[in-house]
Amino acid sequence: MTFYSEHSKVWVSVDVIIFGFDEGKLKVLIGRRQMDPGRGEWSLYGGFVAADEGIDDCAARTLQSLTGLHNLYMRQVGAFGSIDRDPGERVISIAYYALINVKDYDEQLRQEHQVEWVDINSLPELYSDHNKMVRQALRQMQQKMHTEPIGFRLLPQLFTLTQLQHLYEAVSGQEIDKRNFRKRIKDMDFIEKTELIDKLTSKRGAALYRFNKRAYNEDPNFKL
Amino acid sequence: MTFYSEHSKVWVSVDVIIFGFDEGKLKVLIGRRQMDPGRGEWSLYGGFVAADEGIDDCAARTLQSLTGLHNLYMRQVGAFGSIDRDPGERVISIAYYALINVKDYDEQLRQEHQVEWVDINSLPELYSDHNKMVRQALRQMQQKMHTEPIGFRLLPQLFTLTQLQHLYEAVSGQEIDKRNFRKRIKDMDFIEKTELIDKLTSKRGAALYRFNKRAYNEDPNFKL
DNA sequence: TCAAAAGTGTTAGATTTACACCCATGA
DNA sequence: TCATGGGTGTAAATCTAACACTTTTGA
Repeated sequence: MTFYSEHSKVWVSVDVIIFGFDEGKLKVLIGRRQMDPGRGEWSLYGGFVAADEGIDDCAARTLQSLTGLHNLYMRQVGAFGSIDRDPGERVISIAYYALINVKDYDEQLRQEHQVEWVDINSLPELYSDHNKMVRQALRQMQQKMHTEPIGFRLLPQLFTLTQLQHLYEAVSGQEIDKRNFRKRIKDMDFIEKTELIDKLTSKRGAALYRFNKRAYNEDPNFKL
Repeated sequence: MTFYSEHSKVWVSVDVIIFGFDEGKLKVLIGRRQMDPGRGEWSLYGGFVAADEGIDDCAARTLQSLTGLHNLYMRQVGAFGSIDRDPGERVISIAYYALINVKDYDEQLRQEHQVEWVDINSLPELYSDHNKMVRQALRQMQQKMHTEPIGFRLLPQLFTLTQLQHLYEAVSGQEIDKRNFRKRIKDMDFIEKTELIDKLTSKRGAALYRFNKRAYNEDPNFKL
């Protein structure tokens, strides 16, 4: 195959912004870069796109090698390709963001990869243009979050309305009125109240809810 | 430089979705592919990213080589990188969309490049995954159009409110109530009525308006 | 004189926002 | 018994959507 041989090739990598929700805060998984150049700097987790691998596949593989999880919610943020974005060589990177339930992430795996959950509002300076990637990913995720029921991917299967509200507050960065919030939830039949009660975070106990995907597909009206 | 030499490189190209508004319709500039594989198929205009060129620069260059225009409004749509998206070889392509005023596009240049304005609702099957790119570009542009004053890039500097309304109808694909539309326009001080009258499209004549960027920057409240 | 596009306000309904108190329980 | 978080409704304000006729003028 020589169709395009007059043109030059470049390295393409993938970087993943992994969002988690813990301690009432939106967090991102970052670690110390293990490779030159920039070894030791705070960085997103990433990897190179192989010759025989689609970019979405590469992102999924990268994500799984870090978390051990698959079928995570994942979306492309975009391509970053300034000529000198990488201090080593010319690399174009495609950013993806993913949502995981922090509790699903095996603590041992986390330590092996030497990554940490860091509050998105307290991020250090990251390698290359990774801060920019995070900002863009956050903006895109915020938008989606208000029009599609993706927030549940950041929570356990069973959650209280207070948890859900705090999640939305953490992501959007604004306070939400409790009564108005619960009113809107009540209108969405696919957010189902269960019989179960959570007694961990309050003395009185709070009803646990569940997102019913099937019901959502039948009547996909989501707006928060 | 050998930091990443164990990894393989790939070809990266850029494809541009050029939107124009003409005859009351939203149109896209497409042409017959001049290169193998796929020679002769309908296709977006594109080009390869050079080794010493940022991807945004590449898109701007590609856009200018086709239109002769610069400083066009342009945004990245995203990266497309399925393993077999290109029938020839493995190429990752980054799509961009751009907005131009059809009247600014030199007819001779258009013919030289053998590209045509085609109604977005009557697009033929395009090369590779270009139809998908167009769909995604349209969706993104629609969203932006309702929150940022980018529509004016598709119109002459002076335009009538009817033109503006038809533009929004063409982009969103829905009819808009004339009186409600004009009411909302009146609330935006940066859409200025001029003394000039357009007598081409109506006997009575319609007032010509102008988008005042300076005024917009002082009070950027746009919502349509 | 008539066809064609420009221009102009009002009202009902829907949505959004603001706001404060009682409840249940474990410590 | 009291501190903590859970749970609930109403009213005002704002925004949205529906709707029809008069004006101007060139053909």
